[in-house]
Amino acid sequence: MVAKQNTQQKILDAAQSLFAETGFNDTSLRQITSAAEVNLAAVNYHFGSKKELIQAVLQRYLRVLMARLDQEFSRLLAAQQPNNLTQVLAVFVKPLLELNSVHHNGTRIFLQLLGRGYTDVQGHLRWFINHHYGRVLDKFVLLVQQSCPQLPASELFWRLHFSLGTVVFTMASNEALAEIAQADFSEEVDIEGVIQRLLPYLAAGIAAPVYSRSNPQQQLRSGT
Amino acid sequence: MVAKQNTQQKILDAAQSLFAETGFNDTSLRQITSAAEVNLAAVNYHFGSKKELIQAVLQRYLRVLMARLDQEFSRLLAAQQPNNLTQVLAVFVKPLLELNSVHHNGTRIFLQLLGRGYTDVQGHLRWFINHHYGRVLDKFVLLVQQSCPQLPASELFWRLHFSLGTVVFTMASNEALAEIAQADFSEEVDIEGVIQRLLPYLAAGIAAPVYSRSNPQQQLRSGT
DNA sequence: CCCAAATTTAAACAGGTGTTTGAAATGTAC
DNA sequence: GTACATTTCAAACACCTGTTTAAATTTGGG
Repeated sequence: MVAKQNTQQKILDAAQSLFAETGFNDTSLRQITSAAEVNLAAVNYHFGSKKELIQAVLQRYLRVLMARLDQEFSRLLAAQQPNNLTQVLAVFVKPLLELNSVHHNGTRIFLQLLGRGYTDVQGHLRWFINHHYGRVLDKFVLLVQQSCPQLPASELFWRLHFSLGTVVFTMASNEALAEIAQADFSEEVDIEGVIQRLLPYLAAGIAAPVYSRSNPQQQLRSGT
Repeated sequence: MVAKQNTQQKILDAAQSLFAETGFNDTSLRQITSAAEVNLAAVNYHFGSKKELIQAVLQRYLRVLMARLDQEFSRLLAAQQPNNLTQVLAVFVKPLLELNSVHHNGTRIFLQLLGRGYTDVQGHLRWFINHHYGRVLDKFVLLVQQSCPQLPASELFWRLHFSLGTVVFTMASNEALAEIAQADFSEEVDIEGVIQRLLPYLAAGIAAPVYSRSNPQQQLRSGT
């Protein structure tokens, strides 16, 4: 009656790495099952379809990450005065790094998967996350709003998506970037290092002064 | 002797839109040729292979963009004193918008293609651009370096790639973001508007204060 | 031990992919 | 108008995709 955990686990483990490296659409079930050393039909038997396998791979991380983020967000929302932006962003670090307890290199793999999901199968992951975890993310938006009260809502919307893009792209091309950094600056880069480099960049970008045509001081077009 | 321009043009026009919307790998030659109303074999006859078609689609824009950027970069490099970062970044605006003369909606299409190229076929486009236009881009890096002399080279490397990620991801998900912005803020968004919103974000991110463990004022981890 | 449920397996399925082929059609120069 | 090169076309190629099937195997409870 009890399902044999081993095969499902082997599939999930093999799938997540291949998905992270090659993308969802460009990874075939045959690659996955042969890496996992299980029969081709096992994916459809245990998960139903490739689509459901992708969801299972993501859910394994999203479930624990979102629960932890929810805690942190609620904690910060309970504070008397608004938290500063850097504090709000830094709240992601621990929950993300704790994904390493879900699986070896879990943080890196999850972030790469996130990158793949937002770019590969346009819209699906965005919808999925918003549908399942929208309530959690709303808390985050509220926190950022409190820490940047001068920022119009529409400007905040765009800047948060810019930030999502920064993270997601960086993680999707993580390997390439790490290789170049190593070659050009003999700099060993782990996922934690990248996150620490990302935070100041994101915080400054989100809190940047708002462009205004009536303020020539921050005019953006090159002078005529 | 002279090749019939019309078929090649029809293929390029149909291909660029489909590539931008669906990605390179997820767009089939049959979709392209039937949208272009030409025979399936025409792609291989005129371009050799799908890979070469992708390159041709990109090159149509890259050639004119890079030539224009090269001009602008050289102009700024000739200045006596270092240009400020916002001026350096703003230099992209005009050349990008001029891509609309290559093709209707050329700017949007090119930027979406760029997004696809950097995420779909991992590494290929990055290599291609560096190989063909590395000299031009080096000028840009030099300009940024001059405008942010306090920034270590390795930090600059990461932040420029963060910025690339911001742009590329924003453009790849351009349609989705524009739809949401319209729905939530009844805000009509064109490509120029997005670019104008991007610049302050990028400028602030690139010039952000460098994180340092010995400077507790900008400590990033949430307190224990 | 035995039987039924759960799992694994090899094989085939229908459909899609990029590419190649050789004949038909078109265009071009003399 | 004939001869030649260029371009189009339908058909087939070999291969890969996710999924299904039905038989073989393994598993666990009575």
